[in-house]
Amino acid sequence: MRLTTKGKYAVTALLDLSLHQIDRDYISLSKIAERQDMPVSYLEQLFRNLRKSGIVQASRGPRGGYRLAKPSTDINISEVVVSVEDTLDATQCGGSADCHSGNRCLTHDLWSELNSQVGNFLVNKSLEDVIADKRVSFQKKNKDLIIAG
Amino acid sequence: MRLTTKGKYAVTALLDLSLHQIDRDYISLSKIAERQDMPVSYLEQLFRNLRKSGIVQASRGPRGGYRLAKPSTDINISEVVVSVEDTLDATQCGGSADCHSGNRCLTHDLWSELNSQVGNFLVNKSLEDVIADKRVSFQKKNKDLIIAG
DNA sequence: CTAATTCTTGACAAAATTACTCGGAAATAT
DNA sequence: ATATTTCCGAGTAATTTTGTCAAGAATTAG
Repeated sequence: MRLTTKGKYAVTALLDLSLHQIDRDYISLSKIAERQDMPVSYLEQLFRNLRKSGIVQASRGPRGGYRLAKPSTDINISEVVVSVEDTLDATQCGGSADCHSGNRCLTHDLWSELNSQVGNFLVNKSLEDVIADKRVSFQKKNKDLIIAG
Repeated sequence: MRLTTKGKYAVTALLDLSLHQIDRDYISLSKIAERQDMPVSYLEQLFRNLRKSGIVQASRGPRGGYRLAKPSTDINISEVVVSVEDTLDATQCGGSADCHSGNRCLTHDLWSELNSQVGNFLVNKSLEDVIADKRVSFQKKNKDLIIAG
C-alpha cells in the first residue's frame, strides 16, 4: 500500500465532510477547500476517484456538492487511500514470485508482510474512529509517508 | 518512517552480505552488485551511510569490501532503513501539536499511530529473521511483535 | 428562460523527490 | 608500482507527485 499526501488529503477532506454534513445534505468542494486550505481543483481530482469507488455521492448545480455514500462508521481509511492513490505498484516485486531472475527476491516476504500489517491497521480504522476529537483543525502540507510495496 | 526503494536496496544488499559472508571476511560491492543486479555506484552511496551508522565495517584495497559490524541477529530492519533514507521529515506535522492554526490536525494521531505500527514491526525484525523465514518459508507465519508505543 | 452554481473530464505543467552517475582521491594487498 | 576497492562531494536524469486549466454538462433559483 502506498500512502502520500494525496491519500492524506482525501482522508482529511472526508473527515471535513463527515463533520459538516448535516442529515444528508451536500457540501461543495469550495467549502471544504476553504476550510482545509486545499486547492479546489486538486480536490476535484480526488473526489472523482472517491465517487467512482462509491465512497461519496455527488449532486450538481446550486446547493450541490458531495456527501458520504455510507455512514462514516462504514468507511475505512484503507479504502479511501486505495481509492485515490493510483496503485500501480507493479514497479517493485509486487505480486509475482519471480521478482529476481526466476526466484523470489530475498525481501519479498518481508515487504509483503509489512504491507499486510499496514493494510490491516487501516482497514480496521473507520472515519468515525478517527473522529474522536471533534475540533476542526487541519494541516496543509503533509509530506511523505509510509510506502510499502 | 519513510520507505522507498533506497531502503529496500539496503536491506537486500545486507541480506546478500549476510548470506555470503563466511567467517569475518570482506565482500566487495561489485560482488553484491552483480548478484543482486544493482548499480555499484548506488550501493557505494548506501554503504557510506550504513558504515557511519555502525551497521557494517569496511576495508579498502584488494580483497577488501564490507562485512557486518554485528551479528545478523542484532541488526534490525528499521535501523537499516533509517540509516539510508534521508529522514528530513520536518515538513510533516510530526512532532508539534500545532500543525495548523494552533490546533492539532485531525489526522495527526492516525498517521502517528500508523508510523508507530510500522516502526515497531521493523524494529522487531532482524536480518536473521528475514533469512530464517526465507529458509523455512512454510513454517509458522510470524509471531507478532507489535509493542505499544 | 436565463444565469449562477457545481460537478465532470482530460490533458497538461510545475514542483519535488528519487534514483543514479561521475571524477577523482585515499588506502592497501600483492 | 599497480590493480583493487572504498570514500567523498557534487551533480544530473528520470520519475512521481502535486497542482492547474479550460471547456462542458447538469441542476437549481429567480
